[in-house]
Amino acid sequence: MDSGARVGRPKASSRETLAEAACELFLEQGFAATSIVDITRRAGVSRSSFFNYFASKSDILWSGFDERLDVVARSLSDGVEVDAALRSFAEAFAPDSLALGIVNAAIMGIESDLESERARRQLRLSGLIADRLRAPGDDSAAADIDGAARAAAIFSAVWRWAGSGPGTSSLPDEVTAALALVLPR
Amino acid sequence: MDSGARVGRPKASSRETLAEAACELFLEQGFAATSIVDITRRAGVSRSSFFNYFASKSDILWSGFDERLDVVARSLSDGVEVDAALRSFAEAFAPDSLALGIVNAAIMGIESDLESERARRQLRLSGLIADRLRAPGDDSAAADIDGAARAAAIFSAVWRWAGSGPGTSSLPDEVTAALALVLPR
DNA sequence: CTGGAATGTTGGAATGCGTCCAACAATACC
DNA sequence: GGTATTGTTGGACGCATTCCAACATTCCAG
Repeated sequence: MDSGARVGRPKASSRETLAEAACELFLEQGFAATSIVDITRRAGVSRSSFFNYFASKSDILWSGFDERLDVVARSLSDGVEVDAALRSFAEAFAPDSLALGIVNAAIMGIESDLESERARRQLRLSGLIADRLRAPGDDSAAADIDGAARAAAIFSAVWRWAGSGPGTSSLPDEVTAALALVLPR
Repeated sequence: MDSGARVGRPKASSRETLAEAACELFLEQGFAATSIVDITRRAGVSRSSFFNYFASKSDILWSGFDERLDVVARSLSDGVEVDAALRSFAEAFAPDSLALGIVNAAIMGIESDLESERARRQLRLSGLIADRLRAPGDDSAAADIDGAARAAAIFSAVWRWAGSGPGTSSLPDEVTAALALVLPR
C-alpha cells in the first residue's frame, strides 16, 4: 500500500493547506487581489514553493477537477463506454475548491476567470468524447457535435449541482438527467 | 458616410499594420518568442501604443473573429432566427490573422493557445444560442446542450474550412453542412 | 556514526504581459 | 493664434511564471 514517508526531506505543505489558505483569501479579498505571495505567506511557506504544488493560480481551483478529467480520458481511451465513463466521473466528485468557487463566484470576482477555465475543460472533454465516438472513415463534424453536446451536459450538470448549494441535489442524478437530454443519433 | 479624417492627431498605425508585423514575426520566431515590443518595433510604433489597438497579444489573432461574434450576439438578441444568424456569420468571414494562425498553428507554436482561446469563444457562442433557444419556464439543460451542439458545428466548420487551405472549400457551405448534422429536438 | 542519494525548500534574478499616467504632438475648427 | 480633441510616447508599477543554485531534511547502506 506504500503509505507516504519515504525518503528525502518531507513536504512542508500540501495542496490542501495551500488551497485552504487561498480560498480564505479569495473570499476575503477576491481572486485578483490575492497574490501568490499572499497565499504562501498565509500557508507558511515561501513563494517559490507554490509552484511545487500548483501549476498556476487558477490551478488551485481546478486541480481536483482536472485529475478526475484525466481519469475520464484514460477510461475513454481504454474503451469504456462514453456514458459509463461520464457517470463514473460524477460519482467520484467531492465538494472541493471548485465547487466553492462556483458558489461564491461573485464574491471572489472570478466569474470571468471561471468561464474561461471552464471553457478549456469543456472543450477538452468534448474532444475526448468525439474521438471515442468517431466512426472509422467518418470525417464529418458529427462526432464533434455529439461530443460537444455530451460535454455540455456534464458541465451544465456540475454547475447546477454546485450552484444549488450542498446536499440539495446529487451530482450523479444531475448528470444522468442531463445526459438523458442529449439526443441520440 | 463619415469618411475618416476628423479631428485630433491622426493615428500612427492601424490594426492591419500591427497584425501584419505580428504575423510575420509569429511565423519567423513563433508566438511565444515574439514579445509585444518586437511587434511594435517592427511596426514602427511604441510599445504603449499597442494597447490602443489590441487588448492583448492573442487579440491580434482574434479581434476580427470577435467583431463578427458581436454581430451574431446582437442578431440573436434582436430575435433573428438562430440558423440565419449563424449563416450570416459565415458569409461575412474573410481570411484574416486567425485563419493564418489556424493553418500555421504548428509553425507558430500556438496549438495550445489557439485551443484555449477557441474554447472561450465557443462557450460564449454556445451560451448566446442557448439563451435564444431556451423556452420560457424551462430550466433544464436542454438549451445548453443544443447551444453547445450548434456552436460546435460552427467552430468545427471554421476549422475545417481554414485547415483545408484557401479556396478549397467555402465557409458557408461548411457551416450549412455542419448545422445539418445537428439533431433537431 | 558517516556519507551519500533522494526529495524539498528557499531566495534571487529574469522575463514579459497588462495597467496606468502624465507629458507631449498633431490635427481641425473658431 | 487659441483651444478642444485625439493620439503617441516613455516610464513606472504589480504580478505571474520560469529558472536556478544553495541549502535542509530525511532514509538507508556500509
